[in-house]
Amino acid sequence: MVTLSEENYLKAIYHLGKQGNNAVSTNAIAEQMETKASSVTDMVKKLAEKNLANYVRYQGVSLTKQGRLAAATVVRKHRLWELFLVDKLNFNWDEVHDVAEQLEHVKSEKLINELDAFLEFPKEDPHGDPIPDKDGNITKIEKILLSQIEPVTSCICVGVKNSSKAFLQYLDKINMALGSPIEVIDKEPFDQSVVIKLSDKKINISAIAANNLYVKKA
Amino acid sequence: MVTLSEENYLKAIYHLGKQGNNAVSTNAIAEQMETKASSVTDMVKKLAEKNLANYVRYQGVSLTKQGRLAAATVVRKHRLWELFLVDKLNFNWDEVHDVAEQLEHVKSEKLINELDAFLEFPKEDPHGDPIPDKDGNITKIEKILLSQIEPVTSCICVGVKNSSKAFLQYLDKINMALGSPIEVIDKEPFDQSVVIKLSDKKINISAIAANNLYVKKA
DNA sequence: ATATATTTTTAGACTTGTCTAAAAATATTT
DNA sequence: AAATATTTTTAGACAAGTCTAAAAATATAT
Ligand SMILES: [Mn+2]
Ligand SMILES: [Mn+2]
Ligand SMILES: [Mn+2]
Ligand SMILES: [Mn+2]
Repeated sequence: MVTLSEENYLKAIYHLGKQGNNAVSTNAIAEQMETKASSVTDMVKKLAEKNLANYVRYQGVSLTKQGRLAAATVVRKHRLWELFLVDKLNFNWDEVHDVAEQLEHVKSEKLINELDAFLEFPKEDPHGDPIPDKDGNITKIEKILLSQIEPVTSCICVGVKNSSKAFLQYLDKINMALGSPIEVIDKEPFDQSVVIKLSDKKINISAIAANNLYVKKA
Repeated sequence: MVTLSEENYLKAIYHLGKQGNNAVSTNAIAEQMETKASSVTDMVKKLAEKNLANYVRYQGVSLTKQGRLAAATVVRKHRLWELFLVDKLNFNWDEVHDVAEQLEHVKSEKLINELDAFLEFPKEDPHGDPIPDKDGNITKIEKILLSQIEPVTSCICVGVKNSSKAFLQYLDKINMALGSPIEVIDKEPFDQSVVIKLSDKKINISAIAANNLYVKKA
């Protein structure tokens, strides 16, 4: 039995070290979870005790095979619920995260598998992030940051790196959504901003925004 | 903010005293929740402190207006989720309770209202129990225990009083479901068992089963 | 009306998860 | 290679929710 709090720590370690394989620092976890380093130390000991994490004092944490599957399962649930909320319950992509943060902890194998089927076994969540399968495996989607694209290139919006409310709402405002066709027209040497054509309108995307938007070449 | 544990207590009080209007005893709550009386006393003080319950030492608990709405909202969520699981995710009516017990605590007004709309504003859950509306009001459905029906009468199965797994699985076994047409043929004076015709087969229903099945006259 | 039984509350302890403040280990500078 | 800065851990405290055992209040029986 893995508690709600343990699940949140597993998820943080999973996200910080590539799928939990890399060791991550106590402070990094504390920052990600908005908690204190001392709390992290305590919890990490419990995770190690339960064979979910590898932990050596002063040397960071990584996930065991078991811990990695547990973490991936939480991520799977989070992303399936996010997609459910957008596709079936009329949520906007900037409204789903907090609710999914709760739903991801509901325990029922049947629930998650039936939800998966109900959504027709999706591969990505509403932010373009991959949904792990039952065994925790993800199929990496090929995606490049908009900032890396050289003009002139046609591409398609496939995801966001930063999925904060503010950024998602900005994208809504400029009419950018997953699947939107984008033409990269020009790049301003002065501030690295990018001029794109989106639904026939030319708009300017700041370097910071271009650094948080994933595209694939058309 | 109402905690998960508080919500469970509110629900118990709501169910035990008709919608929480009647005072219920510490022991009754403890039994319903499979906990100890001393734990109930502690929690009931907290509910009173938060103006969710009326509590006088040694004299039981009832809900305040605020507590009643909070409890009804949890019941609303529980029953909407149960219906979702049956209607959309292929759960059987005997499999939904434990999952709904978790889902009922997810906090999001939008979630529950959208779920309500997605299910087309249902009035009843998969066990024939009424679903409270946003304001906590329920529309009582007219229903009589099968044991109260005099032969010969045609009626329809509309709900269960006892929704334990065992009873629900028994009903599955005899092919009884919500909406099933039933003809009450005879009542055995010796053991109060009831002979009914269900999908053209005559079967015998024990007094104890007949006392847990709701019907309405056709 | 008193004795007995039952119910309810209190007192004190324990677990989980968190925090602050101080100590210990590791990293970085000079 | 010290000295200094940073990171991490430990020690001790606290809140929420639960439990056991004992005390207090209420209900029931004689
Ligand atoms: Mn999310
Ligand atoms: Mn239920
Ligand atoms: Mn519950
Ligand atoms: Mn039900």
